[in-house]
Amino acid sequence: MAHRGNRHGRSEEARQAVLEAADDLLAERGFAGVTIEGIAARAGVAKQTIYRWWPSKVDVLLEAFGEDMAQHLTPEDHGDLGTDLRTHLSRLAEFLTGTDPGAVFRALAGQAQHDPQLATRLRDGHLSGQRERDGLPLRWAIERGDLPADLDVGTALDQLVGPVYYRVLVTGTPVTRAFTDDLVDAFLHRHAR
Amino acid sequence: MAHRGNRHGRSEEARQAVLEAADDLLAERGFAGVTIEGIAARAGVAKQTIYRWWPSKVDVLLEAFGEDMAQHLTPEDHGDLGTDLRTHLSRLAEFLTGTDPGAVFRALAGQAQHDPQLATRLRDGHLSGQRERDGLPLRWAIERGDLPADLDVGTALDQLVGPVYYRVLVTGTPVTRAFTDDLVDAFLHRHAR
Amino acid sequence: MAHRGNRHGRSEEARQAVLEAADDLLAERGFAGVTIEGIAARAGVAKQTIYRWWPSKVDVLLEAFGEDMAQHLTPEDHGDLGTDLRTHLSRLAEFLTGTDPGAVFRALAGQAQHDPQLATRLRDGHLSGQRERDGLPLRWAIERGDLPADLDVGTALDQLVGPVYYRVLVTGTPVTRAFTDDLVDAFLHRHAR
Amino acid sequence: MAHRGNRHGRSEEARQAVLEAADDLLAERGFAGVTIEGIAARAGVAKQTIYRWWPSKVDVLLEAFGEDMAQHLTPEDHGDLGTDLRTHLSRLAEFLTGTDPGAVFRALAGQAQHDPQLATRLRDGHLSGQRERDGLPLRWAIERGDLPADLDVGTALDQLVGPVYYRVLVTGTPVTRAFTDDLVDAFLHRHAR
DNA sequence: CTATAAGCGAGACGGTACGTCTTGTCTTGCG
DNA sequence: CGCAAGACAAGACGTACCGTCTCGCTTATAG
Repeated sequence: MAHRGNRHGRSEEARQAVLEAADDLLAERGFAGVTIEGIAARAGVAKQTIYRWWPSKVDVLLEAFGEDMAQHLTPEDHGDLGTDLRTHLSRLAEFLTGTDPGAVFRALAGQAQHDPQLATRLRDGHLSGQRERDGLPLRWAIERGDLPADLDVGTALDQLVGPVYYRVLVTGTPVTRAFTDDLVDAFLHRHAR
Repeated sequence: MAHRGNRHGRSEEARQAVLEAADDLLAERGFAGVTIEGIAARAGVAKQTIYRWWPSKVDVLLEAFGEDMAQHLTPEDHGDLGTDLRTHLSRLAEFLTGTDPGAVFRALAGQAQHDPQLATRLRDGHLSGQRERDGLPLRWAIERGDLPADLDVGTALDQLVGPVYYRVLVTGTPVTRAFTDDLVDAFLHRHAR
Repeated sequence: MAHRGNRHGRSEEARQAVLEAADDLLAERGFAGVTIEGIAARAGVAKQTIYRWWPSKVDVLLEAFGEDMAQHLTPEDHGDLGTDLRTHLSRLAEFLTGTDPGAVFRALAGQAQHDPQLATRLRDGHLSGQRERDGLPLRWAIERGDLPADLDVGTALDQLVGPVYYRVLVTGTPVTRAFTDDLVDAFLHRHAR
Repeated sequence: MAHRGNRHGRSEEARQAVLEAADDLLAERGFAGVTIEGIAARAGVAKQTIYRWWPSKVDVLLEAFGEDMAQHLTPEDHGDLGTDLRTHLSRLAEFLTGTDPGAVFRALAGQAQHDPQLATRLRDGHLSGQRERDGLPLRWAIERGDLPADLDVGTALDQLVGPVYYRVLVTGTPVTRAFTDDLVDAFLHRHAR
């Protein structure tokens, strides 16, 4: 049987229960329904155990969010820029609007508007890595010579993924495959040789 | 002397004091620092007076936000699409990042991630009207024949303003004039006659 | 139709409605359930109308109490001290425990423990007069020569009615006819010739 | 150092502070001046701590009242009924009119007129025990043969202490030693051998 | 026979206290 | 030494009444 916390380290059991409880509460009751008390009660864990390991409820959610973004949104190299981008943007849209981790992301992004420190951690911990991954198809194309070597990858990414996030976070408009494909078309029309 | 509320209507004095107090608190202490108690105390108003007229603190902020977006972000017709768009995007960026109403907007947009009902009200009450205004330069250009009549204005807007909101709400990257100009260039490169 | 208040006087209609509403509320919900707002709502009267004529809710109850005590508790002269006292104490017990005005009295007496000013008004306005009436049988007996002329009527009354009030207000024990008769017996045993 | 509350029990420190604060407030500002907020503020305690342990402010006062009555009003056996009763009634009068616990009692007795449940608790928790103590001199006298064995002790007590409570709670007349002595005289005149 | 002034209903106002909820800290004793 | 349990101080929540105020209607005289 798993140890329940002792001098040799923390309880993995408790850690998992906390992360799952936080995830469940977010899904069931939304961000406001996620409280330390609620997590503790649902996880069968003492509040102190949460405070011992996480500074706040957003830290719990950040850890629960974990590597979800990397797992869902790492592009594959098909050898063709258009295919790579279309596939990737489509999966990004699906991730943001149609998955549980996507809901966690939206909640964290929302909270980050109120909490600059969270914004920084969200960017450093997840978004910067994701932008690296988002940029891979462009870098592959540059290596292949399908895109100019002096392309400003950052600005290009903003133009490619920005409208997707905008629809998800601001207008609430569904992000269709037609929409993401059109983004790619616009990009290719301007840059691809 | 201004009346202080009676059967024939509410106190405009109190209304203004509440809206200003909410705005001030948001600017000084952030969204979490905006509390009904705090607004009441700072406005010199009874809590009940707030609850009588606004269901929640976000309603106060929504009303305080008011017509700010329309006032700041109504485009002018210079007769040239490029000029119109460059000016408008630049002012959008400034509004979102450099003004008090912009801070209120960011807080509301953040809260809307936790509150679908607020999201709907924000969209219906402010964003849809703003998108109308954002689209004016495009419609003027269509009338002039500078853009094709069958242009999908909605999608075009998403590609133009989406990256701006994305930088503001997600990455936190400064939205420079170079960046917004480049968005316009990309658009013109693809669509303009 | 009754006038509804004008320059020549207040509305008797409103006055009655307020007094009845206060009485009803006391009977239905107890003293804590009697509020100015509640009286106004039930009486179909504006709060200001109550505040115009009564300083507080206890004043309303005091006025509603009115002459009830005098009406219920004025002794009759049967020409016999024992009969007079037995009848009177018995009616006092019934008044205090079994009537609506008795309930109002208990509430006012209770409130008087928290409010010295009310205590004074209750004594001056009602209790002193009642003690006059309570003492009538004794004075009649003195006139008849059935009691010594130097009897301390006040102390005698305290010994006769005190235990009745004590049971009503403190112990809650039922005040039976046997109990009041015994009080009279004790008094007669000591003083009557 | 005193513990401050944990799973193994409540904070005695907080309990004492609450009871003292309630007592002080009653003495300084009267019953209406005793509020949960006021107690909490003066005791340096959170409101929740009060609500955790006491259902209402009268419960706090009841507990603060505690054993005060037993401590002040336990009669001593002098071997003489007259002496015992005169001493005891005199001390009762002093307790009710001249002490802080007496003021608490009057407030609770007053509130009990509005709250039947409080009346029951006051009687069961304090008054019944006090009547036991009040009756001790009578029982001692019965044992000594100074009073008939079939004396109705309850009725006798009502006649002895009833007028004292009546003066305290109803008429407000000072309860002098002459008055209490006269009560004893009347009782002895009728019953003592 | 009209003007006017007082009483009225309605209800918004600034306050205070209510009883509840959650936060983040602490203390304890078990394993 | 981590843990479950849970008491604690703090403070915001949304509600109920308080007592004050202003408004516009009604109505009985006084001019």
